[in-house]
Amino acid sequence: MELNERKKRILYAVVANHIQTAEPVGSRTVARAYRIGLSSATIRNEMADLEEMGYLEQPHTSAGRIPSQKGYRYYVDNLMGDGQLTEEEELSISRSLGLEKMREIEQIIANAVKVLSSVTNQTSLIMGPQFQKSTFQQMRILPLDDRRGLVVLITDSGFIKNKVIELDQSLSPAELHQVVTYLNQKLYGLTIDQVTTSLINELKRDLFRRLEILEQAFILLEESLREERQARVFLGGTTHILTQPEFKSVQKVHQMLSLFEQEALLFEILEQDLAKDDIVVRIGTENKYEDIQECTLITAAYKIDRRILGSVGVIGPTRMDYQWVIAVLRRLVDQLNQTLSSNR
Amino acid sequence: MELNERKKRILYAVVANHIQTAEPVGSRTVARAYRIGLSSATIRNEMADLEEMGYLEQPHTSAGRIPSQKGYRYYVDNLMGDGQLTEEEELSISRSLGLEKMREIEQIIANAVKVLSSVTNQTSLIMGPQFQKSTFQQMRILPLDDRRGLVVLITDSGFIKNKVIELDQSLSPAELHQVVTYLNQKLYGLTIDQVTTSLINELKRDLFRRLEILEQAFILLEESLREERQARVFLGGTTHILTQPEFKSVQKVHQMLSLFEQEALLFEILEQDLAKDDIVVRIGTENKYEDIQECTLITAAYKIDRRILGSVGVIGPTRMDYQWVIAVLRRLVDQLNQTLSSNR
DNA sequence: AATTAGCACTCGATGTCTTGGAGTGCTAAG
DNA sequence: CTTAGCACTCCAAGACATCGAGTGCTAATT
Repeated sequence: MELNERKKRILYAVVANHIQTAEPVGSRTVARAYRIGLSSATIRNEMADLEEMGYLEQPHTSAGRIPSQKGYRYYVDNLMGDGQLTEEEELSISRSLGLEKMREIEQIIANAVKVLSSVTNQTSLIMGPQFQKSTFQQMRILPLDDRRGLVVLITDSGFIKNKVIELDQSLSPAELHQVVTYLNQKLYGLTIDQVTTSLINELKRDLFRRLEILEQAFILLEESLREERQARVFLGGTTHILTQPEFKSVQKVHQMLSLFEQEALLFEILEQDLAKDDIVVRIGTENKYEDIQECTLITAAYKIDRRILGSVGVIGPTRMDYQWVIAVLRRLVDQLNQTLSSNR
Repeated sequence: MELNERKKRILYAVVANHIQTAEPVGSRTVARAYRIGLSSATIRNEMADLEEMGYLEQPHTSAGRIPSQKGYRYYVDNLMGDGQLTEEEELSISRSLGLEKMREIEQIIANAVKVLSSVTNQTSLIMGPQFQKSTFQQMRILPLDDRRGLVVLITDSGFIKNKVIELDQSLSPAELHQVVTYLNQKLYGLTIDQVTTSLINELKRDLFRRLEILEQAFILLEESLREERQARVFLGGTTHILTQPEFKSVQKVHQMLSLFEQEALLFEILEQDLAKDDIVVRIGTENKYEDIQECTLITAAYKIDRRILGSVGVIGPTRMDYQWVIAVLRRLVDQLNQTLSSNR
């Protein structure tokens, strides 16, 4: 499986050139442009070898070679170096993310995806922080008028959920306050996931004994928790994918865009590598979902104080400037982590 | 400008047929399919007249005719009847909108656009209620801990905005309460638009005399008001437009989708006919924005207790089943109005 | 033994030509 | 005024020729 130095250089040349031009790369091109010091004939032989070994493929007999999925994988793992951003790119990332102050977390996230897509010129996606994984901090009920109240629920990672509810008429303010205090006490520090229906029922029974009126208060709690089992996914630069030559058929575009409309699917896609603590590159069929098996997905997790909150990524054709996109993503995540953490 | 009966029937036939088939319509087709009782030759003559009058046009000499923009306009204004929905369609609208209970207004809106696009198979858009136009009801500040507080601002049409702020350390709870009470008193019943910076400054001066510490409290108020000058626009079924034969070139698709990514533009587009109290049909160049001058936009305003909140619409190629889409839209808006009003 | 020049061959892309058919406009007859 | 008939137009689709980039193989060279 190991390639000798010469094969490596040739493979590198083919991949690099193909990434740039989107065209099959011929032996002449490699010979001339990458000063390997060999004639095209020799390179032709090597390329034939590389094809046999599965790193390259030929669209048709008399065309040049293009990298296979395995070829890209080898390139990503062994050949490419670390990408370097231009000063301009650096700036546009830090400027647009660094200056955010005290904004809602969702806004920061939504902005991040815009920055990412506009810098990379690729479609980007980001998974919002998972409500379920954040921990309960406190809950309040604000009486609005005599019939209705506003429930406010706050979690540690900056989520604020609110919901207007009908208040049980027979519940006195003092009693209401008592219920709320009780709940805060019991729930503090639990993750939302841990606030299961059975826990709620238990609390309900417990309270019932002391206070006999609070159906509504519990319904609200359950409701606001049940909602959003799944985090939001933000998309940016959806149309960038249309500028790629590999998406010049309307049919493919359609397939791709339909996928983008299915938030639940995007969520699953982003969620799978959430635990990994580095950049994850999924090339072609390394993706589980058929619809993106002609694409590459590059993702990274973002964190707040070392705790992983969600995942952000770029999706595009397998022919992608891996080196550079990875550098951008890395930079963006750093900045994002910093911004989020300093906001607490 | 008036057309005789025969011309009307022929124009109707051409439009109706073209809407169905997306192909140019020939004289033979009209003669056979629409039992006008005339030969194709006669119809040919009439069609030539209609073309000269500007209602029809010919893609090229030896092709059939297609309706011109003027032709569609005449069809919409004078020829088509009221569309009828199937029971199934009726049901799917009322089922998916009717059952909503006590949900946030934004959720109802976001759902409505999904329903509309999936029933019509067209791209749909809906403008969320304008925060600016709703009236201030009350504002509260919930202390979270000793440094921070949660500001909650509630308006009549169901908006609830919240924001975490740093509290001025030197502000005692009693004083804070006093400020909030004062503000509520002064601002109640004003639309958000009316809460201008100058008004805030005035209040600030007024309060300053009595209470000398509240910079922060005002900053928050201004900030939460300054945000969202513009309502959100929700989109649904973006990809439906790709199934239309008039969008078979990737370039057009790209242009269209790029437009969809610009929320501010969509907002302007939807806002322009907001005051009109009926369905508005804008065909081709009747749209101000160049990018959609090959499209038709059909919009309608939705209301809560007679007050117009926002606007919902469908966008597609000028060749659109006007009659039916209008019927669907009408039905949906009725249902939406009802749902929204009953939620108060 | 490795490299390279040389050459025949392959195959898609591009351009030209032909053919067929749908539809028109005009004319002359009903 | 209507219609049958016919010549004419023009696009779409297929057939065919041409071109050139690139290959694989062979034989000569280092």
